[in-house]
Amino acid sequence: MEEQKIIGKGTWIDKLADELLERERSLGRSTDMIRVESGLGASGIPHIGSLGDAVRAYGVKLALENFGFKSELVAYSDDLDGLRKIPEGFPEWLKEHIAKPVSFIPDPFGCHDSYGLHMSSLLLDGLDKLGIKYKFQRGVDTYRNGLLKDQIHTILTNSKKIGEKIAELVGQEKYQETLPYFPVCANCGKLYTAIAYEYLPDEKKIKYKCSGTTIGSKVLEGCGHDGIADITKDLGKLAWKVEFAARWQAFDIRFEAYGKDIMDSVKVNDWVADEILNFHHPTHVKYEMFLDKGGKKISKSLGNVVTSQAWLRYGTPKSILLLLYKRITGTREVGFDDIPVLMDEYHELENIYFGKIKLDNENKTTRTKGLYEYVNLLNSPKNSTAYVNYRLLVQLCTIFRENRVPKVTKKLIEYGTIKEPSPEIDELITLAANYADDFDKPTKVEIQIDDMSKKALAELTNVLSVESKPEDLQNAIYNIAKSNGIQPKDFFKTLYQIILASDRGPKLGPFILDIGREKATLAISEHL
RNA sequence: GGGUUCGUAGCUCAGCCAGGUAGAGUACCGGACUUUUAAUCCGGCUGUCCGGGGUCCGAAUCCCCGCGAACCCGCCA
Repeated sequence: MEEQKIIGKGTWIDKLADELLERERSLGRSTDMIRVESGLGASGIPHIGSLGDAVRAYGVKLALENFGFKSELVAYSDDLDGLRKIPEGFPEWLKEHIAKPVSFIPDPFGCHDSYGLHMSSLLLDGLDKLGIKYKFQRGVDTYRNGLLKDQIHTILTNSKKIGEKIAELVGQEKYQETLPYFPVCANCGKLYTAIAYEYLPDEKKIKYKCSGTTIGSKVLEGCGHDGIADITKDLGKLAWKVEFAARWQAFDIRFEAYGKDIMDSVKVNDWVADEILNFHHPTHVKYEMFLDKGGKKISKSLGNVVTSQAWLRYGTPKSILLLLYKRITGTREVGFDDIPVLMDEYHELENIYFGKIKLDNENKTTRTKGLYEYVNLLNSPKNSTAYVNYRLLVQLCTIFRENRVPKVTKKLIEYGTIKEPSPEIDELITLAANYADDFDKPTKVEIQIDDMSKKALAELTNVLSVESKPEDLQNAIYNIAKSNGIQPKDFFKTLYQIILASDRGPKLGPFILDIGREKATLAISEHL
């Protein structure tokens, strides 16, 4: 086999960008500006997987720029989407807003203009923190300003053909009867309940009746209103099966990634773009959904989601970027417990990038360095930064609960892990401390202390009132146990339970001196 | 019914998407710390890479066929 030619930085992102360019060239399209798109849901709390769509699209943009082309990421918020389900943990009063566009529902958290804006802001905030640059486009503005009016017109005049094709491609038959456009009912403000039944092409108006619909097993009552909507001005929304295509053409989108859950919609939209709108559909890449650790799909409408905001409490932005750029294939079960590994892995990449670690395989070295560069958004630091193994930090943070940063730093210097304090290390300690507090909670044990042990503990507090060497203290604990007729094993266990709320722990002598004799004495006296 | 992913050490998994000596953690065994539990450190063990075929000088990795598991779609967006 001949040598493989390395494309760009050698990652899947480069390969994808290369294929995209190849396709654009063969289609004979202008490559002056290659726009990539990412859709953002606005109906629920955005989980970390929602970021993936935009982050990966941004990666392709970077690769294209690296190849010498102009590129731009459009982040499209689907905030005209109707609320279908109240996310778990959200207030009940949202019930009356079901089926209304999320942009016209008050923000349950009270900090944004609407429900929809709150959700998309969370996502954009995540992107900002990762350093992803994008052009924000709201669905509401898109329709209100008539940006899709030509596409809507073309789609509606071809609705019969489209309806048949949808049935053929994905087996969904409703669009043979219904027009693929949902007006917002002028009377009750609901989407989906107003059924469009006739399009008047000359006036660009659509006739509808708010007769209600069913979503899943839920029946949504319409208000019965008979209305006419102007597709160039009044609010309404194309069905998902055709909306992407309209957007692609209107915004000249050349690339869009998608999750496998919307595979069918993309199939239909590709056809609509190619055959109805006469616009070659964008290059795609399909990715697997992120699953939570139980293996079920992370639902945007469920509470307790792995959000980027929560992730950043424990991990750096780069750990998220690494998660998303590492690979695109494969089902990923993702959870907060992936953070320590990703943190360490990023540091390993850094060492390879700066030549501190050598790999035997040249291709692999190139690809690994490339991955490092993408995680740094093709703007890699000039020097490597100080780092300490994340697990070690977590462990130290469970031991020191107060004054953590200086105490942990001191220990690290004692261990010879670092030479001096630094802002990077401080930051790492803070992250690991959050992790330790939230996930490494010692399990609460019921402490049973008999009278014999109490006497021994009292003796120990006396010993603790004067200074001693670590090994002397260790011996003292041992001797106190023996002289009171207690198995040293049991006595140590009791002490761990009192001090650490755990059955086991580090060597007690040095440990007690680390946390301070006073503190240990205090903890013991509480049980006397 | 359609589609996708996964199957690697006892266990949890990485490596696969651009083929080049089969890896980590944990568990286990031995040693050190002459004082327990534990931690830590050092050393060691562990494999039908699900099965079968193909391509290749070379396959855990790419292709095809099976088997098993999971997920998505078959409402809507």
